[in-house]
Amino acid sequence: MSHTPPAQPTATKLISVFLIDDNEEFCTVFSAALSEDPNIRCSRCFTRCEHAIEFLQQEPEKPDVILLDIELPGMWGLDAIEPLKKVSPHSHIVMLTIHDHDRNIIRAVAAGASGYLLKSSTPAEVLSAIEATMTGGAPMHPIVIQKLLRMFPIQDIQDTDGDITEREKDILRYVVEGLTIESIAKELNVAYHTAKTHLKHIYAKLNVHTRSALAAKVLKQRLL
Amino acid sequence: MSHTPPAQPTATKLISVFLIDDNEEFCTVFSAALSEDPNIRCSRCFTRCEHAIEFLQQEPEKPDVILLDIELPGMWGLDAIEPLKKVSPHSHIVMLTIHDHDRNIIRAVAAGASGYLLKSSTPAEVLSAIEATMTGGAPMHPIVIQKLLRMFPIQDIQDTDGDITEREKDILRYVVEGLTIESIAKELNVAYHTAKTHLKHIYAKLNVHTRSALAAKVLKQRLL
DNA sequence: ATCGCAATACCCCGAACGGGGTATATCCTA
DNA sequence: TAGGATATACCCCGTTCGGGGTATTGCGAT
Repeated sequence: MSHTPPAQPTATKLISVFLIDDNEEFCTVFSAALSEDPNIRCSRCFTRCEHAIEFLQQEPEKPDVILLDIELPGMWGLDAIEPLKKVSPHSHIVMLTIHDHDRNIIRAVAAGASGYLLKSSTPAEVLSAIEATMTGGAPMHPIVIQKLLRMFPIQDIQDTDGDITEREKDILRYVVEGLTIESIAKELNVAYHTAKTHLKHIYAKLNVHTRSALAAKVLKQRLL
Repeated sequence: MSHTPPAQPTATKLISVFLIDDNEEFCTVFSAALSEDPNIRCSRCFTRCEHAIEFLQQEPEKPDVILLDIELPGMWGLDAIEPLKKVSPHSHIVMLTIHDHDRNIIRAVAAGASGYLLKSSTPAEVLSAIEATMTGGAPMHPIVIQKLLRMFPIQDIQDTDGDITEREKDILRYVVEGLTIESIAKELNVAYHTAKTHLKHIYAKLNVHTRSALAAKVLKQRLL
């Protein structure tokens, strides 16, 4: 446990933050709150994604963190993630929104967002989340995490698994890609019958009898 | 954004916390740090899981949160999650450890841990995480979240998906169970050929050509 | 030195798959 | 009311699968 006093300026350079939110009052209040931290400078606010993207195309000084709302006039935040990543690949994009629906979370994470915070957070929480982002973390609101966990089937892990050999895992990797035994054998440079034998062993170990059940089991229990 | 002043005692009752960690110094220092928050009372510390479980069997006053280390003499924290849940079902169990290996994280979450914090967190971060737990959140260290996200296949969502009809989803549900067309047809009370036609349409829509690729795509993109 | 296991390779055969058709009834929308 | 999507059903045919064998080589533990 590192007992770093919260507000002590660490010896790193300023964290530069952009804020994209169409609520002007929120922008004002929140960028002020951000600036109270000596490590953070909220450089610019935008009310539309398009403006931010346009700006970043010509601006050489990219921000470290982009706080991005979802519901915006014009291009929505979710659709702005990829364009933003394109014009500023090294910026961490953190969603900051009231929308906590599963679909939005998935889409944001899939599109490359580093974090997903809710506007119900206190500014202090957002601050520490931003700092966490800079050290390789992924800031997520606890509620969001719980939703993510519910979305993924972590149940019945580690029941029948275990003794799948490395070679068998090689086979499995191609099976979940949908390859036939013949193709798998070619990929692994072994005879058709060899790959087939391996697969038979896998079937026995995992107690499945079809390709689809196998693929399902492998993915659900993360056997790779 | 709720501008709640951080240290203001909210109108809820005290959060009771148990701490299980074999490092006595850590226990002392950390329970002291916890007690600085007026909302939290670190009621007891244990150096072994067995002690805590034994104690809770007779103790009617269950804690709200149990902070649990992983590496412990005797029973390890991961194996203690389920017994603890048994003797105190309403306690939120939050791992607090230096072990950030994927396997541990998965096991903890699967066993029912509400959160997973790292000892590299500041006490303040742990405090706010505990409070988040009480309001339905799942506290996770940002690093842990990132690991979790990497573990789950969230990639290529939303490319070819979409227009799968309800009836086709019925078929899909059985396909990922590993049933043959014949069995699926029986389950749905339609002719063999009907189920087969549906499946052909699915193949075309999702652009796959094997059962295993289909199952993989369905699970990875959560088409059900 | 032997036992076991993993990896390799081959044989056989009935069952199921994949992909190409065609066809009907229904329902919703344009 | 005509067109489009959906659910239903059937035919054909070559390929692949699933499951049952057997067998050799090599490595690590006993």
